[in-house]
Amino acid sequence: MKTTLGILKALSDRNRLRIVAALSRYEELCACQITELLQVTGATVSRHLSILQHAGLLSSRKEGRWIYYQLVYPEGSDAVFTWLGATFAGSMEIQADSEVLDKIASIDREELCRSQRGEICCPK
Amino acid sequence: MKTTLGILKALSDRNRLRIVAALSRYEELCACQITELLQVTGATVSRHLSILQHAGLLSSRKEGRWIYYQLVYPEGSDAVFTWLGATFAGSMEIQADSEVLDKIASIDREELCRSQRGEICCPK
DNA sequence: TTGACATTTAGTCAAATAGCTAAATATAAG
DNA sequence: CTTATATTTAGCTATTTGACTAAATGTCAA
Repeated sequence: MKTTLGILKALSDRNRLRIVAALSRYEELCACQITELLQVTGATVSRHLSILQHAGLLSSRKEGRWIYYQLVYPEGSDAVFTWLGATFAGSMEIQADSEVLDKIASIDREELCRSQRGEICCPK
Repeated sequence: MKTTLGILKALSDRNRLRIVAALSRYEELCACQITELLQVTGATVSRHLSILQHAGLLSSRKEGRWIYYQLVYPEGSDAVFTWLGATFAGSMEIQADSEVLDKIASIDREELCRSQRGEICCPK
C-alpha cells in the first residue's frame, strides 16, 4: 500500500510525468538535460528525480560530474507504464517535449551545461 | 495528459484508495457506508467521492435519500486497476477494511445512519 | 591542493489539499 | 407545508508540496 501510494504520488505531478515520458523515449538522460527540457532550476529537477527514485521508478548512474537517470519498471507495474505510454503518445505536450528533447540530446553535454550557466557562446 | 494526471491525483490519496478498494469488493456502496468505513466526516467523504467521480473513476445512482457509488474503469486503464487489485490483496490495511466493510454491509442502512448521528440504539 | 562545476540539501514562500464545522440543498415522510 | 435527514457546498485551519535561492557536497582538472 505504502509502495503503491508512493508510486502514484510520484506520478501525479505534471513535470514528473514529463520526466518519465522523456526517459521512456531516451533510455537515459542526465540531470542537466532534464533541467533544460523542463525549464526549471536544477534544484527543482533534483528534487523531482529524488522523488521518482525514492518511489522506485528511476535508477541512476554516475559518470564523472554527470549523473544519468533511467526508468525502472517496478515488479508488477508494467501495465501502468503501458497505460502511461498510451497517454504520452496522444499528448500534444509530450509530443512538443519530444521535439525539444531531440534537440537537447543532439547537443554536446558540455555545451549544454555551459549555456545553462549563461555563457551564450558567441554564434558568430 | 490532463485526464491521466487527474486519475493519478485522484488515486494518490490513502483514503481515496481505500474507497476504490471497498468498491472493488462491493460493487456499490452509499456515502454513509463509506463514511462509516473511513471514520471521517460525511463532508470529507463527499469531497473524496467528488474527486474520484470527477476523474471519471466513479459513477453514482440516487435512490431516495441515499446515493450509491460504483467504480468505473476508464477506457484503457483496466491494467491500472489490475495492478491496484494486487496491491489491495497484499495490504494489511485493506484487509482490515474488508472485515469492517463486511460488517457495515450487513447492517441495515437505516440503522447505520441512525447510529452515525449518535442515536446509540439501546443494545439491551 | 585549488578551482571549476554538476548535483544535492537546506531554508523560505506561495499554492494546493485534506480535514473540520456549519450552512445549504434535495428528498422522503408526516 | 413542515420536519427530518443524506449529501453537498462554503469557509476555515493545518499540512503538504512545488518552486525558488543560497549553501554544501562530491568529482574532475590544473
